[in-house]
Amino acid sequence: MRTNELLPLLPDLAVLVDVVEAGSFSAAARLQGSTPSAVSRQMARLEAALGLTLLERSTRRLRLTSGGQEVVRHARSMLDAARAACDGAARHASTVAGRVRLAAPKAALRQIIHPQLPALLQTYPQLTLELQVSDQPADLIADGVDIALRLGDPPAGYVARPFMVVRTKLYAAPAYLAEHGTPQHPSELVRHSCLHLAEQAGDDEWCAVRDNERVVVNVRGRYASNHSEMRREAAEWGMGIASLPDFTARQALAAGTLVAVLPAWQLLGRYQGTSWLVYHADRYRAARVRAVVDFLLGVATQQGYGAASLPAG
Amino acid sequence: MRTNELLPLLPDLAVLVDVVEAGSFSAAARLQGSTPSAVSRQMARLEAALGLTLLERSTRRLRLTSGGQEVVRHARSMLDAARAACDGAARHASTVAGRVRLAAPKAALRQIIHPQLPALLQTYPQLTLELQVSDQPADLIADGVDIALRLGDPPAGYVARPFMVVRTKLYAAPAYLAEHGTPQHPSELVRHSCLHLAEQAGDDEWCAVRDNERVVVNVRGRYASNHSEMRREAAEWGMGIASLPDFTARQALAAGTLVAVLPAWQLLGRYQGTSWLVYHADRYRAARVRAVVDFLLGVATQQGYGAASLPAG
DNA sequence: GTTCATTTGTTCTCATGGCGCACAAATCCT
DNA sequence: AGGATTTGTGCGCCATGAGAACAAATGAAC
Repeated sequence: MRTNELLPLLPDLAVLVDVVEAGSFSAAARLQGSTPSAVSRQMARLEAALGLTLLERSTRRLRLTSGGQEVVRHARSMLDAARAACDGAARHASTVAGRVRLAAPKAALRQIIHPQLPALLQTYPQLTLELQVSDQPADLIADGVDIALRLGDPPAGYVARPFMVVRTKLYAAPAYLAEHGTPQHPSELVRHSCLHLAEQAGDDEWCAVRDNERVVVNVRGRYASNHSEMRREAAEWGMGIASLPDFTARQALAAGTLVAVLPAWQLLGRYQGTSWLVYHADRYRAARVRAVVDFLLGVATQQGYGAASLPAG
Repeated sequence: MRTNELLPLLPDLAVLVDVVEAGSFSAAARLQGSTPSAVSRQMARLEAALGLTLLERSTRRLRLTSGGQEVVRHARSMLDAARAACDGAARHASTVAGRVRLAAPKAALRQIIHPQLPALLQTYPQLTLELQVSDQPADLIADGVDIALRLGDPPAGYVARPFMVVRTKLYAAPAYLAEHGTPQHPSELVRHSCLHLAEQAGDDEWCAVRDNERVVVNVRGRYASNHSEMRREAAEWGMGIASLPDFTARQALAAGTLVAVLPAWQLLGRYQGTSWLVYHADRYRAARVRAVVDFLLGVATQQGYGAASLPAG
């Protein structure tokens, strides 16, 4: 029998098992929350489809035929297998195991996520994490990405949890500032060596804002790079004042190799705003994806990136 | 998971197996005679219900998740068991085996059906036949009667196949007629010893008919019984002219112990008309019931009871 | 790199099959 | 004999799932 001929019989076979176990149509209907007439018709349809009387019945009496006994035996197996399928699905859905693919910009991966891997993998011994550097907006279907860290507006159709707020700020080595003085206002930056992005035209025009104040400064420097790690190292070497996403400067600030310059100000450009953890909602909520998302959100809160109180996207 | 939560998932689990075996939604849809969008939605519903992604897919790529592999394993077992149930049903429906319950009036059982049992049971070695003497109209549900032999109008809602035409005729022993003369007309019966029914008032009033002629005669006899076999034996003993259903006199006629009296006439009463084989149509057509019905109809034709050419009820 | 064939997935419309309700007929128990 | 409860049927309704149309995506071929 081809599957599509079989398909409509499957629920009725299951109802047959219920009927036999309950002892009557009425009792089976009560168990299922349906009605005796519905059960009666289900049995009649099944018998018609199989070309065999399964149950001999009158009011108050119900008895399986010999053919019915054989069919019920197989129908019980069918039901047991279906229950096993659902139980297996439930177990899989609730076990933190398997592979999670996380795509994030390199800087965030390196500075924030990468250092947390030992703790995450120790917490979930059956978890496999695949990190993908992705500075372009990744599509979650592509290469089976489960979670993406996305700066800026989250895409429609996904769940987006706020992870951190990113600001671009200025930093310099203490030695450089000792030699060249510490600027008190952005306008003074014109007299300093400024390490900027040089990624596209206009990157040497810094737009600094504080409260209601906004200053545009054309800066110069002997070094520029769109690689924030290289700019940070150059600043640590005393080559000038570097613009950096604030989270990338954290370790150097803690080590004392950089200090914040004009800390009340931030630069506006293409790298500010909220970073979101983005994942599918209507596909599934596998335990492993949820576990990784929750872990990372905990890290952000614990380390004070200050986005956890923002509403979800 | 309770059965009624499981019921709507069963066809979708079966479709999942088809999808995996076909390799894509589109191929599975073609196999099933449905559409890719229907299959897509079936898989989406199943994943939503199970809370687990079963298939990772994009256009042109389809891959089971690890949870999906486990679910599919069980779903295949489910499908195999369902197919076994249907195959078992098909085998039962086509094997002449098991019990058939036949209810019939005693005379017909004894004279016509009982003598055929050896041939029937030899033809179908796995068949069990239960004969029930039933002079009252049996209901087929009562005690699980499969086939009833019914004289007169068949009940509504059943299939009725004409089995034989029953007439009540007159018979006497040759020795009785030699001593008392052979009546040439029903009116002469008043001068003969007549063995009648004595089952209810009026049974001693015989109504004889021939073509358009109808004669009513009040008869007397030294013996009466509602047991046709006893009346037949009394007639064979020379005690008089007996009224008998014609099929009950066949053997005595063949043996020469009885001869027909006024053979062109028949008596009207409660025992004439067509006898029908009656059985359920809308319940099932199990092979064993069909086999018994066909066998008996064959017997009727072979032995010339003359009803096979009548239309079904 | 572009085009094409074919995939998956979504929206909209609608047909239909199955269900609930009401009730008849039957049956077993008291 | 009556009552409680069963199975089964007719009728009306409606929830739901499918088909059609189409968008977006993708891998192969050129």
